[in-house]
Amino acid sequence: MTTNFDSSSFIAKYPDTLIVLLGPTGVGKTNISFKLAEKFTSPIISSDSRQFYKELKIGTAAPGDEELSLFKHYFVASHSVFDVYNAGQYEQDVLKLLGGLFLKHPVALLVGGSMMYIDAVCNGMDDIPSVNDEIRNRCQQLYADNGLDYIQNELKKLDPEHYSQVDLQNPKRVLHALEICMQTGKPYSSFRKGERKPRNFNVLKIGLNRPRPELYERINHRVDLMMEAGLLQEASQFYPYKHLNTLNTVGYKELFDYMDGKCSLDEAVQMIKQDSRRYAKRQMTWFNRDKDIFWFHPDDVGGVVRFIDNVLQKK
RNA sequence: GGGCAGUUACCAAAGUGGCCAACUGGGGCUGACUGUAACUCAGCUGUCUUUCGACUUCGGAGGUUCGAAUCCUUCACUGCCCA
Repeated sequence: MTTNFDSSSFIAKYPDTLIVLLGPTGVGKTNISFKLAEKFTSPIISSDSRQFYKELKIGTAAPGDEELSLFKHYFVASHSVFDVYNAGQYEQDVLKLLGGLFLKHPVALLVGGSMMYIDAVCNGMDDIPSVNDEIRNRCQQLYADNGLDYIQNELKKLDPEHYSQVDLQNPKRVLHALEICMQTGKPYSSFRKGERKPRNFNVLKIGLNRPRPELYERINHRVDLMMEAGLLQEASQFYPYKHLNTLNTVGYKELFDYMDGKCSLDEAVQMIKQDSRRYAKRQMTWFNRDKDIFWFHPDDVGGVVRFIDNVLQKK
């Protein structure tokens, strides 16, 4: 892990700054976020794609009522697992929110680990329509009935350009491209500009990470705590809705397997730990590509604060 | 003490004379990912090497053979059964 105190590569162009606090699950973002919120008297915007859901409290390690009352949070328990939501909508919602926040606060905090959602806010996403239920179901059905080969071929017909670029082995990606083609009547690739969208505020990314063994130990321990806090009960309430995408979530899907009799409770708990570790790894793979992140150890709160102070003073 | 079965890479487990550095699964590692993303997908996983390839492996030792994880002898350990 590199801890970089050199802020010279950060160039502030705007009066307002969005501090993005990111890192793998379980690394210790929440704690520091409170310190920063206090220090900069800034509200906290969550960029955790599962803490959005008010029903998923324990399994997503969402901030508790006490913390929520102490610090103004956005996008925590803001939606229901029955809602349909995605990164594109999130981008729009956050930008709108920031427009208002920056009128009162020069600094806002975005805290979380959902990679694509963070990128959506920082870099923007192309203007691609959300898929409606009818098209979604139709495509799902095509895939279920005819298999991967078939939807690959359909995509090839409707969007040869994207066909040559997508990971053809990845049904979700192929399916989504196909959905857009079918819904809009235009090739998916025609929407994909891949351009970074301009923002009228500075983005300062602070990454938190720990040595792998340390992180994994924390993740394992946290899962035990979640179980003690009643995760099984929380999950069991949503067992009838386990097919919902919002419930295809680490900490819940494994317990659904237990409820289905596919494994023992102990095995399910082990799986939650394993899946959490893997998620953390995937997060790091994504974050490692982003060279704009300044990395710190979560214990180094002082270092983070000094670094941010230093950067903000330069403005 | 006697009988039978077994010992394969991190784990499980195929392979029973050449196509075997060794199927497959798990785990692990690495990576991809612009909209269902805590999703989904891919590659690697004996050592050295960018590749070609080279080298060392299938409990230990010895042997048979042009050639052994595979056959023989023996030793060790494990499991089951009979005493």
